[in-house]
Amino acid sequence: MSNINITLPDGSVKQHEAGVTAMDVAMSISEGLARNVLSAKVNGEVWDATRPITTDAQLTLLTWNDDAGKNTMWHSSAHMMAEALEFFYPGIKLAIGPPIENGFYYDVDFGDYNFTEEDLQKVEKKMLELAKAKNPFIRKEMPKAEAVAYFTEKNDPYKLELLQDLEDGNITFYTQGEFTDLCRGPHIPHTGYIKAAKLLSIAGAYWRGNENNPMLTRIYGITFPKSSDLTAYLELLEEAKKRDHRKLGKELELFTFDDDIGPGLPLWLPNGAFLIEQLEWLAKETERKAGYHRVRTPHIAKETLYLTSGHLPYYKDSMFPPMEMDGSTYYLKSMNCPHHHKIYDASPKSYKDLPYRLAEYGTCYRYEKSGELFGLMRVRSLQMNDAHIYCTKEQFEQEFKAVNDMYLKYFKIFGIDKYIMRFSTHDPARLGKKYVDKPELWKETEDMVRNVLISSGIPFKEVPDEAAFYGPKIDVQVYSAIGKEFTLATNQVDFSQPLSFNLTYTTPENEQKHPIIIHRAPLGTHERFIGFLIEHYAGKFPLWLAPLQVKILPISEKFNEGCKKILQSLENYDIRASIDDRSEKIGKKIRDAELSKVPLMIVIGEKELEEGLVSVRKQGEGDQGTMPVEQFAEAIQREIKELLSV
RNA sequence: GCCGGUGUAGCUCAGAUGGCCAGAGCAGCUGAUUUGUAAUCAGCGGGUCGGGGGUUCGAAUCCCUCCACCGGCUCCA
Repeated sequence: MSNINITLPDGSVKQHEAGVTAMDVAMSISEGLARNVLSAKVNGEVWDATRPITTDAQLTLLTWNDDAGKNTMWHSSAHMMAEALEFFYPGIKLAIGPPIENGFYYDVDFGDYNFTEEDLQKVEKKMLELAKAKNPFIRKEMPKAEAVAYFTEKNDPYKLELLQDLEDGNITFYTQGEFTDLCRGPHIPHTGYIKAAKLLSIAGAYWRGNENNPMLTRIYGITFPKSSDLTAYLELLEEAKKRDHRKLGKELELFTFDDDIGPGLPLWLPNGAFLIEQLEWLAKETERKAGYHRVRTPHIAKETLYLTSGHLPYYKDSMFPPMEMDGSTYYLKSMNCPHHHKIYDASPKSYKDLPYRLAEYGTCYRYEKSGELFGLMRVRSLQMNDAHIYCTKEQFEQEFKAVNDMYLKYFKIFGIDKYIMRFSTHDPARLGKKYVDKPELWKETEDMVRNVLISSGIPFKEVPDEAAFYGPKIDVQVYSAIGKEFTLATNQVDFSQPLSFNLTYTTPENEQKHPIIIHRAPLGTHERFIGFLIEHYAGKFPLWLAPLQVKILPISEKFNEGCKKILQSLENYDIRASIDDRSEKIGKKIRDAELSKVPLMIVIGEKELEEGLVSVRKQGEGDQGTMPVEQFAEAIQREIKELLSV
C-alpha cells in the first residue's frame, strides 16, 4: 500500500495510507473530533466521511458547525424519513428529498392515501427508532441499466425520470437499514448521529416545480445532533411567530383586511397610516436633497399606454381586468414607469435637463393570484417608493452609484444589516420572448451595472435569467424574522422603454439621443416595507417612527390635570404623547403601555408635579429615574436626530 | 391557480359521537375605588356559529357549494 499526503485546512500535511477515510484522519487527531464528523470536503467536493481517499488530497472535516455538515445530516435525515414512510406506507413513490436551509423535505406520491398532520407523529417516532439502530449509510456505484432495472422493479416513475438525466458511470445508490435510494450523497456515517427529529409540516408541491406536473405531498422536517438543539429551535420558531407582522399588525392596530374590501387590499388604521407618513416624509426629504422632482399620476390609464410600454403582453394576466369606457379600454396601473415617461415627454429635453429625476409614492394595483397573497408582503394594492432617472450614458455610472448610496443610507437608518444585492441578468436564449430582443444593448448595460457594482465594492450575487423584460435589475434581498426571504427593494436599468416611447434629449451637437432610465425603489412598497419593519423591530419602532412616543401615566386621577400641562410641554417639542387617564392602578397602566410597545413612559404623581420632574420608564428596560421635563424632551429630540443623521 | 388544513363575540379560544335559551378569559361600557413601576373589584352589553343550499323532528356539529385565511407549490414588472 502506498502513502498519500493529506493536507489539512491549517496547512499541515500528514502521511496516510491510500484508502484512508476522513473518519480515520479525524480519529488520528482526536476521538472527540471524530465523534462530531458528519462528512468531509475532499479536494473541494463534499464526501462521505467513510469513503476511502486514494490520492493526495486537501481535506476539511465537516461537523454540525459547518453548513455543509448540517446539509449532510439533513440529507441523511430525509433518507431516514423515507425509510420510516415506506415502513408505514409500502408502495409509496418517492420523488426527491434534499436538505434545505432549515432541515429537509421529501416529496412523496402517496397514491390514494391522504397523508395528514396526524400521521406525522408516528413517522417521527419511527425515525427516532431508526436513528437509535445506528444503521450505516452504504454507498454503491451502479451502472445505469442496473439502476433503471431497480426502479422499474420498484415501479417508481419519478426516480426513473431523474435517472434519464444522469450519465452512466456517475450513478450511486445509498442504503441504510431497509432503505435504498438513488443518491449522489454524501451521507453521515450512520443514523445514530441523529438524536432529535421533528416533522414540521405537510404541503403540496409540484413534481419538478412545474405547475403542469402532478402535485406531490411534501413533508418538511428537521433533525439535530442534540435534543437540546431541537428544543432551542422550536423556541426560536415560537419567537418568530410572535414577530409575525400579521399578528403584530393586529395587536398594534396598524392595518386590517376586510371581506367587503377584498383580499390583498389592506386598510391602514391610524397607527399604520402614521408609519406611512413618516416613511414618505423620509423619502421626500432624501429625494429632495438628491435632486428629484416630485410628481403625481392617475391610478388608471388607457390600454394604448401599456401597449407602447410593452408591459401589457408580459403582464396582462397579473393586471386587474380592463374597464371599457367611452370607446376606450382602461387599466388600473400596475406600474408607474410609463406615466413618468409621459411626464418626461411632456416637454422637449436638452442635455442640460439631464439627469432628470422623477419621484412619486405611486399607488399600483396588481392581480396577484389568490394563493400568492401573504399579509402585507404580497398584496394587490401597493404604494411604491418609485422614481425614474433619465440620464445620458456618461452620467449613468454616477447616477447609479448615487442610487446605491441612497439604499445604503436607508439600510443604516433602519439597521438592516442582513441583505444581499442580487444582480439579475438576461438569458440570451430567451431574447424576443422573456426579454426585449436587443442583444448588444443587453450586454452594454449589464457590463455598465457590473462595473459600478464592482467599483463601488458592494457585495452582490449575479443571477442569470432573472432580469426585467426591459433591462437588468438589482434586487435587495432581506430576511424577515420568520425566515422568509423577500425582495425589499429594486433597482433596474432600462435601455428599452426610451426607444418604445421615443424619449429623447438634444445633445450639445444638436442631435436627438435616447436617455437611459434607472428605475429605483429603495423603500420598495409601503406594504412590504412596513411588513418587514414590523418583524425587524418586533413591533418596537424606533422613536422617530413610533406612532406614539410617550405615554403619560398619572398615579391617580387626581393628577390628570397636572399631566395635561406636561402633555402640552411635550407637544411644544413636537413629541407625540398621550395620557392614560383611566381610573386604573399604576401597575395596570404600565402593563398596558408596555404591551402596546410605546417606547417611553413617564409616571407622574404628587412628587413629580411638586418638583417639576418626570419619572421615565423605557419600554422593555424599566425605570430610568427622574429628570426635568425639558431635559426629557430634549433627549428625545437628540435621539431622533441621531437616528436619522447617518 | 394547485395540494392540504382552518373558519364560534373586537381579540385568544372551549363547545366528543347532531338534542334544554351557544360558553370562558381579555377588550368595551357603567359604577365603586384614588392607587408609586407589568393585571383593583362588581355589574352590564355584545355572536346571521364565514355565506348559501341540503340531510334531519332537530345542525355550530353531517353532506354539497362558494368565500376568506393559514402551511407550502407556482408566480412576483
